[in-house]
Amino acid sequence: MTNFSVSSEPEREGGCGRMVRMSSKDRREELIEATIRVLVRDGVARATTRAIAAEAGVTLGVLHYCFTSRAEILEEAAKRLTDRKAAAAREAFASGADLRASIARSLRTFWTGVQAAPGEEQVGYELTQYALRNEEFEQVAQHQYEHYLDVHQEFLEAAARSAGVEFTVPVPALARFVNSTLDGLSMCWLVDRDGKRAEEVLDLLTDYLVSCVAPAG
Amino acid sequence: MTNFSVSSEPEREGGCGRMVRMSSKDRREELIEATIRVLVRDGVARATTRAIAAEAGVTLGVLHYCFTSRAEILEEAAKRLTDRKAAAAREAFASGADLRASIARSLRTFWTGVQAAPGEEQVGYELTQYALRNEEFEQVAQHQYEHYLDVHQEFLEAAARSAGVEFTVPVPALARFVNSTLDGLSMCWLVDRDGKRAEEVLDLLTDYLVSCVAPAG
DNA sequence: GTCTATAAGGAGATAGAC
DNA sequence: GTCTATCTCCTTATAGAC
Repeated sequence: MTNFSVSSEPEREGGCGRMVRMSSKDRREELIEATIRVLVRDGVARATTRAIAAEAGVTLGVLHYCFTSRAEILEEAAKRLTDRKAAAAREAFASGADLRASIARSLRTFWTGVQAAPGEEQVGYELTQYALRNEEFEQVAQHQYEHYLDVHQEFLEAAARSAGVEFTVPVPALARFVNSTLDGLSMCWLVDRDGKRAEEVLDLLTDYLVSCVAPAG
Repeated sequence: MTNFSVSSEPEREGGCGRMVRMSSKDRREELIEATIRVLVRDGVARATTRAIAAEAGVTLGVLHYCFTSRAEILEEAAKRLTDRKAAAAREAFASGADLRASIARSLRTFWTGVQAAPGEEQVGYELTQYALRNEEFEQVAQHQYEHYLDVHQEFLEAAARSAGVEFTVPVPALARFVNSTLDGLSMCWLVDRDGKRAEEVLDLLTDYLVSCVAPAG
């Protein structure tokens, strides 16, 4: 084991001095996190290898020592972003006996998250579009939507179960409905920043979902 | 008036011969249409000045003679795409005494359009994202959503009027709801191409909209 | 008006010194 | 392992010949 960190001092950001020695695994880790920061802050088009290396405080050579290509590091970062977003959504689940209250609370929590971190929403859409135009990234977009649809379906099922009701329409379709409405609503809000109207839409969505249940049996 | 077309023969695509003389206005026109074709086919990132010039069958110099920058030509093309899409959506309006039937038919027509021209949907989202990352394009995204929201509001109002009913919820919010759901649904379909599930969502949306009305009075 | 040639800069990737 | 220097390619934009 010769690849280990010889110092506990943090990385220098400027990259002006000599770098701390670090295992390739840790380096990759740092670079992926740097990529995520650049993606969220500046977008996919500006997440160049140079920008990523600078953000991580390493030189271009180091990046290419740890990753074979820009595509590889972008893909890693995209998957991690998706998983993190899906996990955050699961955290936001609220359930209880009152179906309307748990749906309303979950949607509010989701919406607070979007408003707090618009860049993360944005980069999600950018990555989807990027994946649709670059065949080698196709799985990235599919990974996104598989997970998002799963999360919404779990959310609906958990809410219904806690409230002792069941949906009268197919839950996978309803999950796609919810995912679509929230996706589109976020995009629209990113453009016109009309938070009041957006919350009205969330209320309408809540009403609709509540109308789709019947007592379990 | 020395700027006029001296020949009726069509442009050569290869750009290998001498170009037909054409007024600057007609040239701009041709170049904007070429830009739209490249945008739809290859996406925003690949709509370079070279790709556009090649598509129009002119040299780079000609493009820069007609437009000061790539930004200018992209902006023109984006606005035209948006207006065209909004106009197409208005064409799809169906109204009649049966509210459910007219909503269902309008949504089907919309959906047929998405499936027939996925590239146009895609470039719409790309342009939104591009605009959100480039301040000088901010108005492009705002132009898009203003128009789309208007179209959906007009659609809802026309459908309700023809059926002799009125909505029990604020129509601007409902328009945003419909726009969001359709936007998100299209994106999701672009990724997983699950047309069956998508149509189920359209049916759910139809149900919901029908449930939002009461007899006019 | 049209076109070639080129400037000027940014990109991904790599070779090779240390 | 790290870093500099560089290759090669592609971009936008422009100057100047025809």
